Amino acid sequence: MSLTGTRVRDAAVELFAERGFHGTGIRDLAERAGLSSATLYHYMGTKEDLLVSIMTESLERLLKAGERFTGSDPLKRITDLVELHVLTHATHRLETRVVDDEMRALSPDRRGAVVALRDRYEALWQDAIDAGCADGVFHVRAPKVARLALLEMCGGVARWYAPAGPIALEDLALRYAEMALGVLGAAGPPPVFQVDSVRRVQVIVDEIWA
Amino acid sequence: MSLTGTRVRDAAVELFAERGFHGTGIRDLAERAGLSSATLYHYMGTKEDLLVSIMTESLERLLKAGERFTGSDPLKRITDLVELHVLTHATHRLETRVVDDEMRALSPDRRGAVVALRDRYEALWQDAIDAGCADGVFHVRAPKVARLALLEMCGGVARWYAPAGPIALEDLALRYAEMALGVLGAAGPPPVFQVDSVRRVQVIVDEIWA
Amino acid sequence: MSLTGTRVRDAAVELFAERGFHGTGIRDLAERAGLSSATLYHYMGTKEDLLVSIMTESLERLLKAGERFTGSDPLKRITDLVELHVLTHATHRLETRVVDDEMRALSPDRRGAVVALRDRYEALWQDAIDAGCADGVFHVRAPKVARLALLEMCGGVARWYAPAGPIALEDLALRYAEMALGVLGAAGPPPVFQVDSVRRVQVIVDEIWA
Amino acid sequence: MSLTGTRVRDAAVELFAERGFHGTGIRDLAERAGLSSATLYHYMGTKEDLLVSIMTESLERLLKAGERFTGSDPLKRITDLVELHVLTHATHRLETRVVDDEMRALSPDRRGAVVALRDRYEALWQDAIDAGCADGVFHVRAPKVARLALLEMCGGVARWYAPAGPIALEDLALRYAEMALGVLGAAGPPPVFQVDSVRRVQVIVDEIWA
DNA sequence: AATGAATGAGGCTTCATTCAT
DNA sequence: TATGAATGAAGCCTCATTCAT
Repeated sequence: MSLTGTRVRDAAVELFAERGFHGTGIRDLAERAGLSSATLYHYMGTKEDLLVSIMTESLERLLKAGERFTGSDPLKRITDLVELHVLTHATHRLETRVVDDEMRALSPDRRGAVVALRDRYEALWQDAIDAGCADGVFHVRAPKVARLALLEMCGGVARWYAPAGPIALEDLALRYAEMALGVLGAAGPPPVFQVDSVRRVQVIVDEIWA
Repeated sequence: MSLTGTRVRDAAVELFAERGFHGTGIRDLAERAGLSSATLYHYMGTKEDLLVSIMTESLERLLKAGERFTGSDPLKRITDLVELHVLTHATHRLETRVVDDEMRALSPDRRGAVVALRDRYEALWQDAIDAGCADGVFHVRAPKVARLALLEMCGGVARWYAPAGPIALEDLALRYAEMALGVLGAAGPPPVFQVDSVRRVQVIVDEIWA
Repeated sequence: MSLTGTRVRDAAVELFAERGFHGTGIRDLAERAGLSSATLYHYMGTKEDLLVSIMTESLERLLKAGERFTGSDPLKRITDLVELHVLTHATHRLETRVVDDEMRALSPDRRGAVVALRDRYEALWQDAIDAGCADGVFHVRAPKVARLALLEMCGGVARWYAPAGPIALEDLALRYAEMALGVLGAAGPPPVFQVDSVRRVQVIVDEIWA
Repeated sequence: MSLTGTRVRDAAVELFAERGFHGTGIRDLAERAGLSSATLYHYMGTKEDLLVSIMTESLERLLKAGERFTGSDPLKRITDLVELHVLTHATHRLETRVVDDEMRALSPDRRGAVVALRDRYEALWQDAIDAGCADGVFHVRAPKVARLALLEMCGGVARWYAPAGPIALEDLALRYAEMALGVLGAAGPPPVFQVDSVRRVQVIVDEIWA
């Protein structure tokens, strides 16, 4: 994408996250991007196109990363997914918030495709949870509820985490992994080499979000 | 409140929850309430006044209910708070979503009072968590993170729970209480008489939301 | 007029003078009169009716007073008219301002009657000026201009005179009488018994505005 | 200013003068300017901004012209000021009426700056009058009243003068100069070369209003 | 006598978008 | 690539007025 195109996209991510899609005007976008509102239209379709592309890109990356974890055992898988979710929501706070909060702003005919992506991503979680339950590793009575609870819990990071704050990114991911296993009633001792796990996930994130 | 006034408020709750504050127009409100847009203004101040009153009322109720639990031991207290939060977010899904999602739509000079209410409510949670950690009942390394995670997790219920769906309200509350204790690393056997706990909380909710 | 009716009229006079007819809302009137806006309509027709009645009453009084002076010699007549105009504009500042400033707010079909009244009043001035010129008492090259100039000059009093201020009412009237004679190029010494003149005019004003 | 910008300004001057600020709607302005009401906003800020700019420009010109006269003797100075005021009010009737009549329509926070300009202009008059009194050239007992009376008298021209009417512009200015000296009780014979005076003032007006 | 409720029309202003340059 | 100009639709809100009670 062109340098200016990136400026437009960044402006949109910032403002959609801060004020919401409907709370952001074209003029706001133009000002933030340092352009006139007419010029904006050289770099985007409609305002909604911009929203869709932000969401799509973000979800595709998340999905791409999440798919790297299929194959491993459920506990490892869910741990990786939690770490992935937390790391991305902590380091790409704005765009993840747009994805999580602005779905309702999509018009009916654009919503389908985006929701489908999100559903595929969430299916990765559900599969891991269900597999863990089947294996007797997790103990939850309502696995779907657990998925929803975990996603809300982990996604919330984007609403408050401050990179410059007192909590290091790796610690954050570890805390959430611990809490997630608590939610799932995971028996037994926590898996070893945890920091390594976070770092491996971070490498994937860095690659896909490059 | 007058019958029509209630219709206006209800319309606002529905639409602000569905489409967001900025996504809801005055004409939408009027249509949903079955009034002309001019008549709307006999029953409200500005659109923002309406939002503020919805939020304030909702938060004051939550706070009032939450304060009933101070005094009991931390584990009981956090269980009650989780059940309160889940029950209210499940049965008053619309207004709780407005509270949780539309804070950013408030203008700077209205935000303070609402945030203060929310902070007082969240302090009830933090106090319970901190007390549980001090007592050795909970095992979390980042108590503030735990509070944020729990609130997001429990509040998420308002986004998906269907009263007519397969999960009974009491079960829902119990599942979340279990998960919350998992998040907090609560040692030992789960407390007995759980259904009774949910029912006692429900009584309080019924009273305050009457 | 009923006591409440008077309150409505007074409110209108005040607000029309302060903010103009178009700058004054029905709600403003109601609030100033201490009534609901619906109740207002028990004491008036439309907002324009109110304006018309204020103007008509004021002009009729002015005309009635002015007509008392016909018959005397031009210099005395114009002096009396100036004193009348100044005294009324100083003591009934608000309603005279409404008359002088809000004529344009009248709809075409109401304007005629009011303008006719004003024209009859101004004719008294023109007659006096013309007679004085014919008598050689006044020396002006454009008598109509002189009339317009004098009326603007004297009417201006309503825009700034403060009854509680440093200038006594009688002095004010005398100063304007002097200035007016200056405008008209009145030769010879000023008429004697000037304070008496003002007082006689004041008596008439008191009677008609009772 | 752009051609269209000028059209907007001209439309505003016309309508504010005819109907008053509050009597003029945005749609009226747009129609008169031959634009849509949305396009109007490319050429102005708010409706009040438009009013302020009209007033400010007009007053700044008046002030600039008036300051050219400082230095000369009081009788000459006041004559020049009267001629300036009359000429401008006769040839720029609309904008001067806006300045004289719409001050009250300004919101409190915009009024200050405009009133300050007007006060500086009126101070030029007061200074000339006071100096003439000190020199014994004028004979007025209330110099401030004289200033107010003169300004009202001369400004009134904008309310009735018709350029195509029977009175030539120069004559008008001369008549008002004569009347003004009458108001001020100026002793002695009138200054000679009067027409030249008007013409010199007209040159200044032409330059500044170019 | 008094008013709460109601409204169509209109208040000023901004919306997202297009297009000629 | 960039933007001033343009606009129909809509934004929130107030207008003057009526009417049932």
